[in-house]
Amino acid sequence: MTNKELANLIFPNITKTIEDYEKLYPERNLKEGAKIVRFAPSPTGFMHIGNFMSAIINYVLAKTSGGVFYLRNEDTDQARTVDGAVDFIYHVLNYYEIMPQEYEYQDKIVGEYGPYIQSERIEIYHTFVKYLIEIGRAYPCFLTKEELDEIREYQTKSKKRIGIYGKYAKCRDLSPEEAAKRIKAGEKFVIRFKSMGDFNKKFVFEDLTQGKIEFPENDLDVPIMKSGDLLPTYHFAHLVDDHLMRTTHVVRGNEWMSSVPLHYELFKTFGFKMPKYIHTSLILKKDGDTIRKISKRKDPEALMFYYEEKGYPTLAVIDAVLTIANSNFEEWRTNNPDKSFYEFPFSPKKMSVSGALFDLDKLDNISKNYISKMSAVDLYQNYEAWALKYNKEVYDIISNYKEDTIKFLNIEREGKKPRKDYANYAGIFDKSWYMYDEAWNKEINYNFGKVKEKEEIIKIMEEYLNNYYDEKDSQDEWFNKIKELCVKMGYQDNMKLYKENPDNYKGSVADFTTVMRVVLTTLDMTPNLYDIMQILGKDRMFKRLEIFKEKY
RNA sequence: GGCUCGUUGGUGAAAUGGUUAACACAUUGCCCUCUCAAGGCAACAUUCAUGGGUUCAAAUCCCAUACGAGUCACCA
Repeated sequence: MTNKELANLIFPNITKTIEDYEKLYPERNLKEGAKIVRFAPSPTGFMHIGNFMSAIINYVLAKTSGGVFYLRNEDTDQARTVDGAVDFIYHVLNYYEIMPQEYEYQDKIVGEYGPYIQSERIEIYHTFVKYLIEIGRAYPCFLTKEELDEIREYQTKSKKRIGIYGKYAKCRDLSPEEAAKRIKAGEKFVIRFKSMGDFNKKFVFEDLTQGKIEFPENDLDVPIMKSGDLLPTYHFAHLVDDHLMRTTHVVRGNEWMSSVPLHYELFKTFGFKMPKYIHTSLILKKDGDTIRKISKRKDPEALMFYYEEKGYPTLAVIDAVLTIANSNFEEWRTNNPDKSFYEFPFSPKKMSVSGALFDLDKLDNISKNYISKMSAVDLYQNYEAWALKYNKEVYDIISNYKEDTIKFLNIEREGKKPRKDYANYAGIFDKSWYMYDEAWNKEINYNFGKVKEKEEIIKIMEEYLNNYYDEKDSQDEWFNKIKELCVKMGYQDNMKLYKENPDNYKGSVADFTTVMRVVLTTLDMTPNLYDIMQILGKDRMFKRLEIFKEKY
């Protein structure tokens, strides 16, 4: 019996050849330097910040080079597939507006190189496996789980290298007859790659982020096709798909680095050109004193839900991720504040080699800047859209007071030095609740400062509201009147003079306005009081005074 | 244990043999100021994991040690 006959026994229904597929998926006709990249998540968990970083890098790479960005669903591990994971991936890509040009979703295939779901490509993989068996570079292996465990245990104990190689590859030299006999007897088997590598020989591999790295050759006979569902393993699917889809650059996590010798031998065996590799560093997390890989379970910010629920602007999240991904992004961003992130000339060489800690403070800072640059109307719309989805209570209130909310958001905005007090939409209401009458139906804590006496406060408020406040006043007129009244009541209107002799006065003009601020908002820190008064109007100010009288 | 990579301030990092180790975030202080925010100005690594070596000169090159990370599945 020949290898060819064995291959036919295992894959009786495979009639196509590799050449057929080469013709079906020809080289893409793109301009010089165009990068063909892919986002290839496996739906075994919900998309996290590491996946997202990879997607962003791919998107930028394709965009800046005039290439192609496609999505491939790597669902070869059927047992661990998580419901909703795929939907969430598409949701995130849509939400951040980084959709790939080619993909397959809900029975819709976009692109000429599909199917883009690995479980639908099984015939293609089998064609390639079959060829490998025919030329004697792959073989069925009948080792059971128990036998495998035994081998590993022995290797560990005797401090040998772990894996199936050399004498441990017991089925490697089985004759086709013997193999066929056991298959016909119904024995379970996987297909293993027959490695010709020599662990004592080295080869040099060039990674685009890490530079030249010397590896020992691969000599492990790894499984390329699983028993049971007959799906390929990652390594084999990578070879077949990235070749047929004509990928030029593979962006993947650093955990794949150590598989490079295997992939190198696989590509060499078929005579395929290897894509270039960009191995990205892991995103880490500081947990007490130890630094570890960011964890989906322990760190809420690891999952992409987090940023959406908190209401971070999408572009802020993207910038924060690129800041980690590429060390010169920040500088580029300061020099090009108005450019789109995808115009950034991403450089794999500038990627951090060791893992970066994801810094939520930095995200907040970036996000505050983004939000500060939005117009009040834009900010309101984003805020409202967020609230509609994530906080119905807030939504009901702000949509009821749309005009007032926009006015409030507009305080000290749209100037050269806008306020930067919101890092995300979820934080806005906490800093503006007092503008809404409905929100006053809770326990009220007045944060008065120097002046605390109820009588004095009422006196100030009544005098001011009845005889001084005029909605038509400009801010200067408004402030002059406040100064006038505060002097009349025994306060000092000049901060410098006050600081020289604080004991000569009841307080300063700052203490004086604090009284008004706290009665109107309960807080001692708010944006410009003048604007707040303008928005509230006299009637509501009186109303707040009544509440004060009752509750303080 | 084998293989591979890494180790610059609280964080992200620049500097790729040559003056006082960029910059950003965070923190702290001061100024401005009706509070806050913003803004302005300062402070913050006597030192680049440790020890050797090469050199007139090293965070940068070499070696060793320590520590950390990844990987060694019919998981991706």
